Amino acid sequence: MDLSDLRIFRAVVEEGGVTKAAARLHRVQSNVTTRVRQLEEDLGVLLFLREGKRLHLAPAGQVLLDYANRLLALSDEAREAVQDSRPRGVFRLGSMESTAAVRLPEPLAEYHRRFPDVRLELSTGNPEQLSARLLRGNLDAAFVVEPIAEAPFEKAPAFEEELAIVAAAHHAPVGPDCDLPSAVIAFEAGCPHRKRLEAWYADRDAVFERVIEMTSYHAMLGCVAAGMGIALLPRSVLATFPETTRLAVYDLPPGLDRTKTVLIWRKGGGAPKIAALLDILGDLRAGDLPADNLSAVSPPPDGQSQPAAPAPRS
Amino acid sequence: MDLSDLRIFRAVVEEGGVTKAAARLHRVQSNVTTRVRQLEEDLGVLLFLREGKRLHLAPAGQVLLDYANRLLALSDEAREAVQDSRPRGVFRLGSMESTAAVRLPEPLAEYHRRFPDVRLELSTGNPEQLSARLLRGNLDAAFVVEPIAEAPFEKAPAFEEELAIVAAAHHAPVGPDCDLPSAVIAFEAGCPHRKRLEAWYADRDAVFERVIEMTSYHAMLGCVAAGMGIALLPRSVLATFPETTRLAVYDLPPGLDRTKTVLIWRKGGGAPKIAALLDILGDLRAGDLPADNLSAVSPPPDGQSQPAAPAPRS
DNA sequence: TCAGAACATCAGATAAAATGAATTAATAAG
DNA sequence: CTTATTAATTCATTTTATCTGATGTTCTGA
Repeated sequence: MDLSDLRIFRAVVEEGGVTKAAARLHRVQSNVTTRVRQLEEDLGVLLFLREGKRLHLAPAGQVLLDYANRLLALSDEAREAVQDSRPRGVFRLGSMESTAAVRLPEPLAEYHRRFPDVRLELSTGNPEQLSARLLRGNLDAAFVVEPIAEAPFEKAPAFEEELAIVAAAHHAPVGPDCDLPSAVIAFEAGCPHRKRLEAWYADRDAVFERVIEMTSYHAMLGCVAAGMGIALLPRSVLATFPETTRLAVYDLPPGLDRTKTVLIWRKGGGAPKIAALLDILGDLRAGDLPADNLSAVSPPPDGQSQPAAPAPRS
Repeated sequence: MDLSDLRIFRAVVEEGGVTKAAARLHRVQSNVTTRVRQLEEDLGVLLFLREGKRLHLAPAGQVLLDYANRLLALSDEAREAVQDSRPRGVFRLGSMESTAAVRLPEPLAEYHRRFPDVRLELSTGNPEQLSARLLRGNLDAAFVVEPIAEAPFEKAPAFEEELAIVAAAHHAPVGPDCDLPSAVIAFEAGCPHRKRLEAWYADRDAVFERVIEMTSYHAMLGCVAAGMGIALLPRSVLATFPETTRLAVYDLPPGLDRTKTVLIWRKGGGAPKIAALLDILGDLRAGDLPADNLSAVSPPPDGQSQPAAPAPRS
């Protein structure tokens, strides 16, 4: 039994005869006759009662007609669905912790507003973990910082972050002329911000003596404020920290002070859901979304407004 | 797009590769590759992302997989459904008025108890009308009295009726030695009981002077009791009439006094629903149904118990 | 770097489906 | 009662689609 068999069968029923059905299907009568007979053989039941030249739908045919209509409708729906460019299903998105915390609430809320049927699943990890999961097919797309392994990914720019060093307000200054503090607070080893920090230390021929690893930026900032060490993080994260007066913020040298976050996905895997996300990111950058859609915790328009402590040029 | 395409596609997804899928489908690997590619061409979307030798399900493939599972499940269900021998759908039954009134309540109630999913539709008419509707396909089966046009019908015996003449209790006797009353009360012209009455009159070289046509046996009996004329009907109908003391019942001559009601249906149209009805009729005859299934209005076990007025042998 | 595994491609074989002509059967018309 | 017409079936033939087996290419792991 095949969809083409069902199409033929249905045409015969609807047209009330082999000849008219054949005309409708642009086939020859003998073909229609044969296909119907084959379908009957295949199913082992009589679909039509023949008396001379007239065909009547047999009981089994009645049953089959019902299924044929359902199957053909469903197959049409399937055809449309796969070609459809509207997002559907599950959207498994990966992101670094910092991006998830300050950049994503807004676009994800908008995404959900536009496509309530899509189930969003956000998980965090460092870029290596994320791209591995992307390759394994456990993720549809991920936000990572450049540079990325060229690998089989397509990418689109998403956010730019200005990085800064934070220390406690009462901490000794951190700058080009100062010794670098030996205690740093950072994410786990794969974190690109931590790598950046390591690179900076390496430039200055310094090394960490003590690394305190955290899994949340807010906990990290709490520890920094408490004077446990310095940390490197995006200014956008700082903007969401309530007690900025307790912090001193220092610039990084040009070249090290900016990162680009991009959205990456498998080459060819440009699903509509990804296109939709890129659309939303573009719209948000252009600022043309109604205010009532914006997340309450979103940072001010320019992500680096920073009313905090001294920021000596380095 | 075809069910076989979907089967192949699904196997590739489930087995995680073309080669294993080919083994499972007992096909050769190149064939699977080709069919998948053709399916992709047909739908105009990429179902898999190829990177070298490994296949990953593309977004559109995810969507299609869902539909493929549904379609294949539905087609299996269809296959079983048409071969299934349990009744389903609508059962359009035809019957003469008298049969419908006194014989059918019981078996139809039982039918509904056994197959609650089947929608029973009962309509009445005379045998000519019923067999015409059977031929047109507007009816699945019908109860008619013999003899029937041999036509393209199959038949099975259903009920035997003993016919009687009824007159008002105070009416002049109706018998072989008496003149036949000129006023009769009958159904419309095609009714077999009316024909039987006409035959009897013809035997006796008598004719009706006046025919009062009714469409309900109870109304008919009411008119008979009121002395408007005589009528011919099955004793089983009499059994359901409350005021039998107001009626006189007379036998018909042997040969004219019995009819056989048969169930007929289109040759080859032996649907499971008809077989089920025949089963029930057999069970009821055998008396092996629990009492609580019996209709409240059903006649006593022997359909001709008749405690009424004089019944002179004719 | 090399073997092995996996998918892609292609020419030829095989099977399925479509065609057109001839046949049969039933209805409609003369 | 015969004849024309319509409709379904049957069958030989052609056409199309599918399947196969061999070969090529690319990636993975030793």
